[in-house]
Amino acid sequence: MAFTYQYARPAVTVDCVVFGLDDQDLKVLLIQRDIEPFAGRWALPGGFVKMDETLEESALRELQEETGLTKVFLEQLYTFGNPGRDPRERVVTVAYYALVKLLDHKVQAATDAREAAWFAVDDLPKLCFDHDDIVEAALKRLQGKVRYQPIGFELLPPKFSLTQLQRMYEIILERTLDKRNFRKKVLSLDILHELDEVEQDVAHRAARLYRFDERKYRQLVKDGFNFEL
Amino acid sequence: MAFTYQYARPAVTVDCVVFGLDDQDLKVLLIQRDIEPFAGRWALPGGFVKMDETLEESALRELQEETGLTKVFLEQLYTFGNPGRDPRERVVTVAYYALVKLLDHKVQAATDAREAAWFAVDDLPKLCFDHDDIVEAALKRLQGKVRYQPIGFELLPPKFSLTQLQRMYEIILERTLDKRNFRKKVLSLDILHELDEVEQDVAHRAARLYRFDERKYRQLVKDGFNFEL
DNA sequence: GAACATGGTGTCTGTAATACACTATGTCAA
DNA sequence: TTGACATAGTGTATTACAGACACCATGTTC
Repeated sequence: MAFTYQYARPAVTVDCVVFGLDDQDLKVLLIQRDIEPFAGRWALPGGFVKMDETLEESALRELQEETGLTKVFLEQLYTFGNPGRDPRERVVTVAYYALVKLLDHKVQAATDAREAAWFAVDDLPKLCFDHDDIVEAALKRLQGKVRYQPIGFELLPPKFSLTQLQRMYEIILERTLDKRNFRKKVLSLDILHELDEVEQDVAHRAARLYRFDERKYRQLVKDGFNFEL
Repeated sequence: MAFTYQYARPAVTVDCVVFGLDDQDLKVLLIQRDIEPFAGRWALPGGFVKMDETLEESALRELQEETGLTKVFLEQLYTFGNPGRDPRERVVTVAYYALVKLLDHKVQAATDAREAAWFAVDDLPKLCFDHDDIVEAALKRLQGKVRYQPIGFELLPPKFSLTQLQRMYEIILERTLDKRNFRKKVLSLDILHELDEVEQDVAHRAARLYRFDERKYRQLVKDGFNFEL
């Protein structure tokens, strides 16, 4: 079907910066473009917004189609719309960032023949369009937000040790934290539930496991509690 | 000129939440719509993005056209794009918020015959479209941001007293602050320049005036200083 | 059973946040 | 001129939180 408008309109797309975590690095999921412009180059997953879906639904659908991911944490980041950011035509893109539990998704299904792969954030290839700027903005947002909201749990498996949790913060914030002070602080927030389980298959004393207690968290937020980490 | 596209596209607009401050209240600048839908109702200033301007340029242009405002502090807020938010057709709007020194602009020029007026944020009329949601998001952003970045100065005249400054924070944050603690804190940040001037025409002891020292502020930011207020 | 690797724990010190009340200075009106 | 007023301006004491810091515990492996 074809539509006619009185004035030219920008295209509207969504793009997603998908963050994942492994033992070493914070990673971003990229897909390899199969069409011009920039065929063969790496880009953020994303695509055109359909007329009957919300922006967030668009982002979730594109993620599903291009990377196989579902049920991720997703939040709007910023909208990039400079003329010229796409060499073909005016494209306004609403950028989102997503957090996934990396282990759940170790093998990425490239469902529509496009290659998808994880890259460490501090070792990214040069990306298409202004996607470098988008990743940079997403990283800053993540670093800022993780300090006052417990969104980092979205990057960890449901059960985790305090050492894993600390490592996550160290990787995201790019600095080391003191083990005792970290544990004191995070336990005092009272948003973790201590499990009767320990790590399995480790070549040393096994660490106790915890899970994030979203109910406790919501209760404390309601009570006006402050969450700086 | 007319263009034909293969697929339907949303329209792209910008909308602005313009904040101003008087002695009593935080205010928002609204314009009265002169066309359907919602003719006669109040709405945020805004309009269609042109193909050759950035999103921010669009916002500044619309502000100029509809309210006469220029040289305001402007920052992107969030993008609202739910299908159905405009009853006519799909419209994706990139919302901005702006801060203006109210006294400079007491009389609003309604340059294109549309009425423009200031409303206290806690006494707004019901707005068109989803503009209520946009104002709410803008207010939350302002309340959050003002605590760790000195953007509040954009709401005050260039020369102000510490009492005015405190009042501004109290109005935005909707709580009272202790005078001595506030002064201690704000002076210790070392981002104010004390002037050799005092208030004029007041019926009591005149307060010393200060101005915000942007150079000092930038220097401290570079040095990694932390600004919680 | 010894070497190892990581888990887990408490105290002290400095700094920042908060609570709190009176004197100083200028205007205005009688 | 002076007294009432309105707001400006100032310091201390207490409490809470952040950060520095080192050793013993526990399980695995050879």
